[in-house]
Amino acid sequence: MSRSPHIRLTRKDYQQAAPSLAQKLLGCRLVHCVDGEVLSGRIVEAEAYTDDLASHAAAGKRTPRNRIMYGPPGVAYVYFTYGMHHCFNVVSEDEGTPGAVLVRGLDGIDHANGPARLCRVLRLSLADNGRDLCRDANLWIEPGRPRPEERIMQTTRIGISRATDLPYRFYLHGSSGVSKTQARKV
DNA sequence: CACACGATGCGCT
DNA sequence: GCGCATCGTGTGG
Repeated sequence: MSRSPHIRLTRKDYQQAAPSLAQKLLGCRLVHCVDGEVLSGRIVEAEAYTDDLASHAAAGKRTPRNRIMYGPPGVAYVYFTYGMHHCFNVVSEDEGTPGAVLVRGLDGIDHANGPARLCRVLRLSLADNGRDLCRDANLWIEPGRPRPEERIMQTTRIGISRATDLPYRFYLHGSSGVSKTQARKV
């Protein structure tokens, strides 16, 4: 069983600087149809990665793994880390410019807080790396906005050791899908 | 080819 | 708060 999105984010929506896309994704709905199920949740936490020193594309370096980050916006960049975890990103920026948004938390689906748990719950894996969210039949993001009472917070990124001064993390205050980890507010 | 380590999460202290 | 699981990736020899 899959369903068609009534409307989904388009290439143009993804084609913007990673930090502004990270903020824009808050309140939008990530949908994954797999094994006859529709798994979805509302994005409540996201981080931007550009060519900064904490990014896989640090200093504009190109490697086989990060090539998706240099490709067209709106494509899924999924990577495997710590020998057991997957993380799901959405490519931002113009083609040729590296950038991605790490989706870190969802509301409306249980236990989708934290980028690795999110991937486990939505059954996202390396098999989804490179899928085009603008066209894929089973993976897309539907537009949405924070509710009026949901304040957008901005902090430094979590779980990195470099470029810890950049205010590239955004989340909706009070959402259950947000990491509890303390970060410097901006 | 060898090796150090990570955009994490969990369980124990 | 801390150690550890577990392996792909990048870097250097």
